Amino acid sequence: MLYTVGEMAKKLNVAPSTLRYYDKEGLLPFIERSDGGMRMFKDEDLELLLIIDCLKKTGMSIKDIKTFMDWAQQGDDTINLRLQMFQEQRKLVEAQISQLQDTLDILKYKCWYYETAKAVGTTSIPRAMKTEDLPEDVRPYKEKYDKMRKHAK
Amino acid sequence: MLYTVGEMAKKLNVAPSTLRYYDKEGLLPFIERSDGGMRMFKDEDLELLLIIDCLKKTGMSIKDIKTFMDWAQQGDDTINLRLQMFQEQRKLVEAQISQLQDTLDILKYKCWYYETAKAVGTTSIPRAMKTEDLPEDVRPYKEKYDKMRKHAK
DNA sequence: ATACAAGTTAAAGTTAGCTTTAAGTCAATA
DNA sequence: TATTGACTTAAAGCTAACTTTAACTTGTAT
Repeated sequence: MLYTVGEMAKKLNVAPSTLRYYDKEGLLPFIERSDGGMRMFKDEDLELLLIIDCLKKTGMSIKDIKTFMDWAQQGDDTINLRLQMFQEQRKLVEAQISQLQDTLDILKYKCWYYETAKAVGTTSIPRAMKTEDLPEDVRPYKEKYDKMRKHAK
Repeated sequence: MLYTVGEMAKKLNVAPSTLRYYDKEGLLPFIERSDGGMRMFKDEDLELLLIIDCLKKTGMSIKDIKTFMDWAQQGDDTINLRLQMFQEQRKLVEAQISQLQDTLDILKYKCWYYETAKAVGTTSIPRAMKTEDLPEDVRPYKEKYDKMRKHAK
């Protein structure tokens, strides 16, 4: 089964111009062309397009994704390079998650802060509250918040 | 205690030009100026700058952060608006984390895939392996990967 | 055979979030 | 008081990742 750029774009939920852009940047060394010059995507190409999508979600640049696609094209000689790239990217994503979790805790504190402010009509009440007087469940968030401020001092 | 733009920038580990840019964009309605026109950051301003940093880490745009800073400047009348903004942002960050966790699982599968390929010298072995023949701990990652591919069909 | 939607390219445009530049001012130290 | 490093502004420049435009071609449906 073969697909045009528009059909494949629909499958991936991206604009056709995006796939053309990726191709221009060398991310799609595997696509073939019809006699008339039109891109012909194969079923198996979907696999690699999904890997591109996955790497993009990790924040990898187009340029680095191209490097990977070139390696994949070269075959088994580049297995170790590809392994290293995935291991590195995995570490990066783990760090991103950890960073977001910290941020989330600050947001949780701020939600409590404004909920309390809303209940009493002023931010001065939650602002003045000491860590030991906070509800048990928000205390760790407040501690993280304090840590962040202390760090910037 | 008062700080110049350079001193405050150092505390926050950003370039002075970044703070000037934020000021120009209206993110810092609280900073005062010396007679000579120089920005004078107060100790309490650090708090708000850290909030800007936090909101940035959630992916919030400069424009939306400005909206929040304006609300904060207006005082207690905007408590509910600010609460809603933090609640929404919290949901967004939770979704981001969940998305990254899915991506991480794919990466974990790929790490196993290339480790196995490395051991045997070819990707054809891990590629051909059926889900039920995988090590128990990678099976869920493979299942997620299959799901993703099925979804794009 | 013809119409026409969807494909092709190169090149220009867009957006966000800064950074750099240029020309000039402020303020702390010798 | 003179120097000097850090400040000020407006405006231009930068980068990534696309998107849009314009002029043209392909391939399918009638």
